[in-house]
Amino acid sequence: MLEGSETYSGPAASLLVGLDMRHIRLCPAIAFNQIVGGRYKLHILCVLHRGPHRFGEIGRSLLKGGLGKPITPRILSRELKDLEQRGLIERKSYPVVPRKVEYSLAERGRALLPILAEIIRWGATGAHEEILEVA
Amino acid sequence: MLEGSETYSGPAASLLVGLDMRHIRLCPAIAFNQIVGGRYKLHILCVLHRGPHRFGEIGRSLLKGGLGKPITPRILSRELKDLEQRGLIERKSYPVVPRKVEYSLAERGRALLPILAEIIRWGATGAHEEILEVA
DNA sequence: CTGCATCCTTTGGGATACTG
DNA sequence: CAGTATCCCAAAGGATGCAG
Repeated sequence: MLEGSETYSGPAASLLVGLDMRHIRLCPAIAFNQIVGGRYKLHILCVLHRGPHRFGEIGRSLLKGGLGKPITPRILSRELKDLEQRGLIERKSYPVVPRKVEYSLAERGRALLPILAEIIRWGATGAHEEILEVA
Repeated sequence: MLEGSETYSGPAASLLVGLDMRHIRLCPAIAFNQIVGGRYKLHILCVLHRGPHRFGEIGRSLLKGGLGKPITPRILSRELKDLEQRGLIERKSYPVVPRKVEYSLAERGRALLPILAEIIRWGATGAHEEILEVA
């Protein structure tokens, strides 16, 4: 947040010339991290972009392309709840037994897909794996 | 990482059809978070994309569009070192007094600019500020 | 000016067990 | 199946002070 009520003309402003960002006060890059930061959220959106998934399915899907360890139910539950509260995904519960709950991308979540696509394109060269090797 | 030596055909695969990702083992979205995750790294790249900046300048620039609090030297130093080790930025030290050190985007860092641009475009609608209000 | 050292607080994430 | 409850650990980040 800025002191006073200036609008955002900061670091990101010149990246896309001709874009009207006079009403923006917060750097989108920071917001992006706050919204989909952490180990799983972005990956979850990745999974859901292919269609609705159930709780357990998401958990198993996170294993593929992930870092080896399965997400625990507690964390997955927390992440999903957070994404839902922010309106990025939708939760639909079916009154059957055994229980069935489906998660899917909401409009706000779909708005992130172009970013995701750009990340994937970046990863297609293998750049991300080289960079991580440094650690 | 996957068990065995399968290649990555996971969640992200369908986002960009026609892209050869058979050699990729790790979901780029996860790597992206590991590389530029945290409160500052993405914002730092934002700043540097406009040209070389000095240590102190970066610190001050992070204030604009940031979340109010200034970054402490210790953290800034750590972030810069990490970005440099991974080859995303370059450090150039001038032997003058008082000291002068300039940081700039390296090739690997510039490869991230399309992603950044997409994030900014997403932010231009104000979506990120609405979503963050939920908190 | 550009950092490093020390110490401390907060947050994120994992283990395990249990419930409707 | 879809979560919750408890407890715990590790990592991220902040405050303050000092140094080349």
